[in-house]
Amino acid sequence: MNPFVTFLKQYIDLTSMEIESIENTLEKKSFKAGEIVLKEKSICKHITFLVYGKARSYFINHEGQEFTWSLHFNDKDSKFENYFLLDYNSFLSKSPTHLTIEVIEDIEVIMLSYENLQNFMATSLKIATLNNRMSEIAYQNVHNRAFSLLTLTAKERYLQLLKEEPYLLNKFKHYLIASYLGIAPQSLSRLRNEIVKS
Amino acid sequence: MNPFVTFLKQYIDLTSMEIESIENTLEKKSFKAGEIVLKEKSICKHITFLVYGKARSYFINHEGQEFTWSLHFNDKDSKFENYFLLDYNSFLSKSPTHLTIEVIEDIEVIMLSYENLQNFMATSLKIATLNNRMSEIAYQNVHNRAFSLLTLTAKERYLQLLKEEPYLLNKFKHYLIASYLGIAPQSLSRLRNEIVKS
DNA sequence: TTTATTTCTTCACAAATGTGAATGCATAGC
DNA sequence: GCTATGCATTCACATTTGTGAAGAAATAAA
Repeated sequence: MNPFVTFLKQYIDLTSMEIESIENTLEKKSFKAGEIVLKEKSICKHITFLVYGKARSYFINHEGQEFTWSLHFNDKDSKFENYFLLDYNSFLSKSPTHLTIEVIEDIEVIMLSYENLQNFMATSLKIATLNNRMSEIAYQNVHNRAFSLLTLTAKERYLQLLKEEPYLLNKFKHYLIASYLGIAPQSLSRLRNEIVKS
Repeated sequence: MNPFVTFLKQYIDLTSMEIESIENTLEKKSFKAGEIVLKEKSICKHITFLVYGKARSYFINHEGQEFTWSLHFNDKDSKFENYFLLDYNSFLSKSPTHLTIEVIEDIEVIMLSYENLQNFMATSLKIATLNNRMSEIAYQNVHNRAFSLLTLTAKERYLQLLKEEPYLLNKFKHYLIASYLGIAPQSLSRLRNEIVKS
């Protein structure tokens, strides 16, 4: 079965009719390491479910500094946000995205277009409800992100990551983790050193 | 007419039947300066529309430091988020809030309960659509907040505020603005001084 | 108006984080 | 096994931001 459908079935029951009609609209794609899945200034028109591999989204400011917005992978440790490669902002309001989504390790993805999602939501209350739930989770994630950045120091944010998603440290280069935390790689090194000693 | 209904009519057409049924479920309330509208650890069960006055929501960390999450008022400068006193996170998932909403200047509000909102959405597609649009805007706000905190320095965040919502400086005490920006009041003073000189 | 209270600014100094350069380490390719 | 490359760490120093205290300015109370 399609891995995205398998994922959906964890949350809602689907009839074989529904499964078939969903599977027919899903598009499977592959990208190589280094390729761009979503480009800055374009409009995010799909929900992109990650089947395997690694990716990240990032923003580049006017000085050329990169800031990692999210990290993506699919395994036992994945949280909801790790599975989906998209910019909700752009997806919902059809506005140009500020993010770029880049492949870190070859990926396979399954894409569902905005239009098809709308169709499914119109015909199936279960799917509409699931979509609402997913939007809520997306909101919670970004809320928590803003909250951490507002109220925690760099050290506290690192400790939080260590507590809540320590596996990220094995999966992604430290300079990506640093940029995800909003600090320089050297600062992350320093924090790690301080914490080991204490 | 009820000010909240007036507000809604800017976005959607409502029949007089609909208006009547909405007005019957809305609850008008007043709070004095210093009173608490939503308390930390409680569940946010209403959308609270601000008619007049000023309020803010804030978070207190384990060290007793306060962080202003949002500022609320209602006048010609108000943005969408300024009108609504609620924690979307808590409201949507019925989880205890981390925020406290406090009255700064006597307010009058109009409250719509979660249950009544669900009823209206079930019976009116227009209202369901408007609610979706409002959720999108809420998402965009918090996304922008996280983005600013991740990618901008304190000075840049202040300049952004100066550009995008300068009227806040006249409406709220500077120590609240500082805590909204995530900096100490003395740092805000310093930044203001630097900027005047440049 | 005068006084009391709160807020804003300024200052000196401390702490946290950024930056550029140097070094060491691991990995991939040869 | 050797070498080239990229990444992580460390260091010294720069910059930004926080902190506590003091005084100035604004606001509220008398």
